[in-house]
Amino acid sequence: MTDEPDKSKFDRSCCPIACALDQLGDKWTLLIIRDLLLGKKRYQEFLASPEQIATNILADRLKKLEADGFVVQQAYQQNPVRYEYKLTQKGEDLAPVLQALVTWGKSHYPGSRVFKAVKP
Amino acid sequence: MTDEPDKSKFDRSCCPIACALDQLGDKWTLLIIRDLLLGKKRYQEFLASPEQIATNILADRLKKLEADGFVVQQAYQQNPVRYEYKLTQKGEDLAPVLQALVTWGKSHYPGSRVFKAVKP
DNA sequence: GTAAGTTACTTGCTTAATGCAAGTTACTCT
DNA sequence: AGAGTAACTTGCATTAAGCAAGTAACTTAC
Repeated sequence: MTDEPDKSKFDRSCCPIACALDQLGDKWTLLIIRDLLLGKKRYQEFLASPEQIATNILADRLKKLEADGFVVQQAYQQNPVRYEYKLTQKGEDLAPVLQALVTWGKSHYPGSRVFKAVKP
Repeated sequence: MTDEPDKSKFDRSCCPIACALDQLGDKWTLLIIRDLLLGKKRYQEFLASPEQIATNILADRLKKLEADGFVVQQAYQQNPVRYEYKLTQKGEDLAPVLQALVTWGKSHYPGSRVFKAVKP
């Protein structure tokens, strides 16, 4: 019952790459962050992305992204409460990582191309 | 029986991030590439990394990395044949992605730090 | 020259994550 | 009133990850 922070320091090692992959290392999380960086905010917008994420996985990832401090929820209506998701600074700071991935991906997967940002 | 390339175009979408994550989107693959960029070449060197990858997963990932063109094997002895692994250009081109992840990780996981490159 | 060690794996089994389809709640719009 | 929409949840099958142990073919130490 001490007041130690619940995070158990480093999951696998103190390497910043390992720390990052503990939270981002799967097939979906970075795609959701991509969508958020492109301006998407709502559940249906994420579902509409061409990669066809399953609804249970999307719900699970949004929960984890919030728990890990990448996004915050903001209610945009009551009864029932509905939330929009927006990136925190931690999440937005991933933009250079995604940008590097795009640069790499475009040169190694000819024909691939990025999507347009959604209108606000 | 046409001579179409065996790769089925794009796994999930034509987004370069999605293409990248189809091959790199897990907890281990980028850590092995990190090790290779740091100069590691052999099975035991990868196993010695502090994240403690399981032997079956390491063997599986090395196979996939070769199949996907990130690394090539080079025999360094016969009887039995033993291989070293080295990055292809495709693999080395991931350095900026890893660098961006390191920059992000160091600022968001205080106390994390990169390992030294191994001596050749 | 035998026994212990090293290297690069493979195999078997358990647990966790992913994927698919359908169901639910609380509205709004026609 | 009935259909539609948004944001999920639940159940179940498939796939991947994790753990421990085993194997083949040497090499080195005694």
